[in-house]
Amino acid sequence: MNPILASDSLTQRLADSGLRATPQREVVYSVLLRKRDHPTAEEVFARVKAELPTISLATVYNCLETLVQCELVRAVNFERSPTRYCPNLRPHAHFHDEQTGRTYDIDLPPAVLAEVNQVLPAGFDASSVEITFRGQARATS
Amino acid sequence: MNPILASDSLTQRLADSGLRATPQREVVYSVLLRKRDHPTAEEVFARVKAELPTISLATVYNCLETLVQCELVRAVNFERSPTRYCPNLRPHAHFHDEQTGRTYDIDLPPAVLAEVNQVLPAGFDASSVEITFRGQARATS
DNA sequence: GCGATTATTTGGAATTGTTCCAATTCCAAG
DNA sequence: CTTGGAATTGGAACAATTCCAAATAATCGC
Ligand SMILES: [Mn+2]
Ligand SMILES: [Mn+2]
Ligand SMILES: [Zn+2]
Ligand SMILES: [Zn+2]
Repeated sequence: MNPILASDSLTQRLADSGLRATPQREVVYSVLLRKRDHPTAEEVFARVKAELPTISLATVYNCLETLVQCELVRAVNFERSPTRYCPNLRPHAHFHDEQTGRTYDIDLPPAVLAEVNQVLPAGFDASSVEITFRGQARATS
Repeated sequence: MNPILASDSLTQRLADSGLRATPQREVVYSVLLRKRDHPTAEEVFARVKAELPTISLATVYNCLETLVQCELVRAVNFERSPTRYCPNLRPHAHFHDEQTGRTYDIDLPPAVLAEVNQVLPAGFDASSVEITFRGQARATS
């Protein structure tokens, strides 16, 4: 919410990775924070253009990749549709509404996450889990 | 395992959808059953060619799509890498080994599946869940 | 069985999302 | 200021998949 804090944490995370806080990276990130509807790279591109009309699609891809590397943003995939980007850092699953195409964040309680990890037999060392629902969501918001 | 049974269930499922049991569909399906290593369409294509040297890649894609529609096969996606195909019909998660690229089936007990579905707030009606692990697997087989 | 109708396969072109690349442009340090 | 590396840019290239129109094959009514 707070743009100063957001921008600070961005600058910090980038610095931690030895990267610079460029206007392109800042605007791409702020666009993701502003409207958390899991936009595609093309959608991010369109939104960023409003502020930086000369930015290129390649740069948007670069910035998104950078933000994912810095773990400020998650890349979300449904089947083979374009990758979507999510700045929600809490552990959460995704719900993909087949009718509307909308994507919802579903908070994952630690207990559930723990139980899911229990299904792994000995010898499987998971660094991450992804949980994705597909179905229909009743409009709430 | 049993080719007669497999072929019968294939013929049955196809008939249920008003589709024919063609040699291409049969061989594509048998190739998936024979080596359950989650091959890509290209890999299936290569394996099927041994039996049907004149089959086309488009037909392999068509057959795989048909088998997925008939619910005899699951399409499995990791990030944006090529779709993989899995004839295991039991409820299971996938474990993607980042080093080797191999994909493992992880059986999902009904209790875990139930608990995972519990995380959905009212208004979310899921028709399917996908659980995907990424990490490192110690070689067992 | 025979021709008509429909389903399926085929090869190649097209599409889509993404990555690559070489040429600038930008910056920060000396 | 210079200068070397970092970042951006536009366009070409790429990979996976889908589309398409023509050829083949199976099925149906007779
Ligand atoms: Mn959809
Ligand atoms: Mn991998
Ligand atoms: Zn999310
Ligand atoms: Zn599987």
